Amino acid sequence: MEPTNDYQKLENQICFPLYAASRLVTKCYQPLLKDFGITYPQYLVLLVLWEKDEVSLSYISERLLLQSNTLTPLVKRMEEMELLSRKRSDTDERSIIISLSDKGKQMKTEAQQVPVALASNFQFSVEEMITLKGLLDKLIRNVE
Amino acid sequence: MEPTNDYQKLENQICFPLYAASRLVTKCYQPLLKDFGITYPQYLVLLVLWEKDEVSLSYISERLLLQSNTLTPLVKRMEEMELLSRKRSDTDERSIIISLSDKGKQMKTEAQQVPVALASNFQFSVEEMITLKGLLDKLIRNVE
DNA sequence: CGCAATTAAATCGTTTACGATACAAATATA
DNA sequence: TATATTTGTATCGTAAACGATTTAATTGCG
Repeated sequence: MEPTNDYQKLENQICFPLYAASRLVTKCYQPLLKDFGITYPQYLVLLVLWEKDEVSLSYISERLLLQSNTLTPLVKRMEEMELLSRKRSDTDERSIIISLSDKGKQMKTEAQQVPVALASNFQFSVEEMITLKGLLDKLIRNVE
Repeated sequence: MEPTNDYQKLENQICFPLYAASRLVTKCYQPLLKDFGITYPQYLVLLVLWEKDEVSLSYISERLLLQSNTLTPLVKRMEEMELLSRKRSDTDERSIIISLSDKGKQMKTEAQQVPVALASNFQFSVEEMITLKGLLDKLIRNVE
C-alpha cells in the first residue's frame, strides 16, 4: 500500500464535508417536519408548489434536479397523504399536472416558521450564509 | 394560501443548494469510481481504511458520521467484493474489526487520480475551495 | 459479586436516489 | 403524410440513509 496521498485523506476532502453536511442538515429538518408528517424531499416539493401551483412533474424535476424515477413515487406518496393531486394534462397527454390540495395549501402558513427555526441551528452570520449559498450555487452551475 | 414568505422560496434556501450540490457531486464520482466497481459511500470507507487499517465499525461510523444500520450492509457488500474482511475483535467480542484485503490496498494506488480528476469538475479557485471547506466544516461542527 | 446501564452491531421497515429501460404522446423531418 | 426522434412519466433493480428496536458483550456501581 502506497504512502497516503494528501488528497486521499478524508481531512482534505471537500466532497465529504459536503456530503456529511447535507445529511446532517436534512436530519435537522426531521423534528420540524415531523409535525407535518412529511420528509425533507417532500417539503421541497411543497416549496416548489407554494411558489407555483398546478405544474407538471417535469417542472418540479427541473427545479429540484430530481428525476421522474425519484419524483413519481415521492409525489404518489404525497397524493396518498392528500397533500396534492395528480392529473393528466389536457393539452399534453404525456404530462402529469400536480395541484396542491386545501391541506397542502394550508400547510404553507403553518410551516412558515420552519426555515427560521432551521437556520438557527446553523449559528452562522449573515455573511457566512451568503458566502456559503453563493459558493454552493456556483458549484451547482459548474457541475451540472 | 398565504403570500409567499421570502424564506419559503426555493431561491432563498441554503439547505436546498447544499442538498442538490451534494447529490450532483456524488454523481460526478460515478464515472470515476465505475472503473473500480464501487459507489461513493464505499469509496469513503476505503478512504478511512487507507488512512488507518484494521479499525472497528464504530471507528468508521465516527469518521463518516454514518450509523451501523447504514454501514453494516455497506461493508458486507464490500466484503463480498473482496475489498475487505470482517472479524470479531479478540479483546471486545461486540466489535467488528475491518481489514483491507490486498485488492483493497492495491486500489489505493490505482485510485490516486480520483480526487484530482474530481476537483477539476468544480472549476473553483483555491480560495473558493478553502472557503467552502471551512464553512462546511464549521456547519458540521455547529449542527452535529 | 450481582445487576443495571451502556455500548457495538445487526435487523427491520420505509423512503430516497439513480442507472437503465420501457412506453406512449408529441414533434420533427424526409 | 409516414416515420424517426424527442419528450414526459413510469417501472425495475440496487444501494444508500435512517428511525426504531433487538441482542449480546462489557462496564459501572452499590
